Amino acid sequence: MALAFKLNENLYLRDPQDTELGRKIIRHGIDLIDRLGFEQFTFRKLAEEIGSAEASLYRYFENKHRFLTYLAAWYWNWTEYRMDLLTHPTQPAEEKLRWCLRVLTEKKRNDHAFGFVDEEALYRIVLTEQDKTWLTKWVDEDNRSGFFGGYKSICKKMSDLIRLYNPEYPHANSLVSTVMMTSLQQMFYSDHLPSLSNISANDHEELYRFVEHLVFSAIKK
Amino acid sequence: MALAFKLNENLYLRDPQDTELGRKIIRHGIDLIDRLGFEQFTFRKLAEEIGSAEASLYRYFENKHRFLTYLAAWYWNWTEYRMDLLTHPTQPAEEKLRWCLRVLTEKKRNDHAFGFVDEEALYRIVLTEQDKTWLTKWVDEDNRSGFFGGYKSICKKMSDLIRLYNPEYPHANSLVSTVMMTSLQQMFYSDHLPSLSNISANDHEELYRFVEHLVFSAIKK
DNA sequence: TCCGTTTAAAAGCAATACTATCATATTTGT
DNA sequence: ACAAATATGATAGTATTGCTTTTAAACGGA
Repeated sequence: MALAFKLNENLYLRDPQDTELGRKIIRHGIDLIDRLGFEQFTFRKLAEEIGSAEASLYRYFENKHRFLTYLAAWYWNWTEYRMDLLTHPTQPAEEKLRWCLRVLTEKKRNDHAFGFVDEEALYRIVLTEQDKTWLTKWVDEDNRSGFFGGYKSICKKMSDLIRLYNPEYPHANSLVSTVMMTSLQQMFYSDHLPSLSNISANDHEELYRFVEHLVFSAIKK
Repeated sequence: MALAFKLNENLYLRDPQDTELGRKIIRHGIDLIDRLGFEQFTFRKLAEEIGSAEASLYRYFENKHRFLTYLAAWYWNWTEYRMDLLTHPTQPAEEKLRWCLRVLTEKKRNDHAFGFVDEEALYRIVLTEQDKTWLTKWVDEDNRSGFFGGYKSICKKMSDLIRLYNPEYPHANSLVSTVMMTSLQQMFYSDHLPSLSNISANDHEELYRFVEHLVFSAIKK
């Protein structure tokens, strides 16, 4: 099975999922950003890596920041798709919520439905670079263009579940966005700034326990 | 009264608090980053702004990233100093903790004890640029140099209070780092990505209620 | 007044983030 | 099968960035 996501079409100039070169850009782009970090990553280096020309890459993405935004959007789309896979409509809100938290905190494994994406590497990228997609002076414009739709969609889905579970809790959206961010950040801290965290490196179980307790003690009826 | 903080001395090459030019770098640097954003900010532009030479600035700070790290360190030092002002040893842990949360979430006002720093602008900078201080490939090195000492010190102080209040709670450090980050992020969201938050723009009271409830419901005995 | 330090001014340099041009493939519609 | 349209690769070019070097004037203390 080969799947593709339909992402906001202003994220790219030409859909990279459609062509061989496009898929190479995604595959090698993820690998290169993972190795170098986003600041050191350039289209020049990527073109060299895949034996193409810098100018060709600019026909797919307006600039490297847009490319990062694309990758992040892909990641959150994939995350929501995983949430939908693991929950079904018959489950009570509480159980669905737990499954969503599972997906947010689980160790990422490669998903063979998407051959050209290394999800483990993409997770590491999102972990360290996600914030840079919106911490720019173009946030408002990018937001209006719908570039953060995937992220916001997960936030909406989960806060709706919270409101179902306990309609009295007034900060469902803030709680969810906090948990989404902390699920990433705590893993970064455990690797690099361990005194900011009680989670040991790579202990996704412990991370789950932390956020599950955080969420359910906050929204308890 | 004119105070100065003693910051980690590897953050700078020459202490900018000591000289006229140094203080100009801080004052106009904060102003310029606030206006342009960190990516668009350059030492060239700053030198022009203050009528000095680019090379002169490089005698105070190794590079612009180090300058940002310095400003963030200054901010967290100031935050801890505010926490110390507002708490006294006789208070119970619970009350101290509430005061710390107050400081984290309060609207920032200029502190006249530090004439050359515009704390309101610095707050906006930390809000959007803080993460960039450690989301680089030099995190581990910078961490070893102690550049994040101020931030970590607040985290330690507050998680110690949590452990005093409830020694059973196992994730004090993670909870505190989560709250420190979310206190900034939620204000960013309320401005730019309002669907991720339930807090209205500039409503520091509401922000306080959110984090207070989050913390105390998590650590309840 | 001399010595050392601090600064401004100017120039230079490699790298970055694009853009432009053009020739050659490759695909597509008929 | 063939012309037209499009995608790519190769090369070059531009403005800006991040940072270094050199030089000389100004300042400050002993």
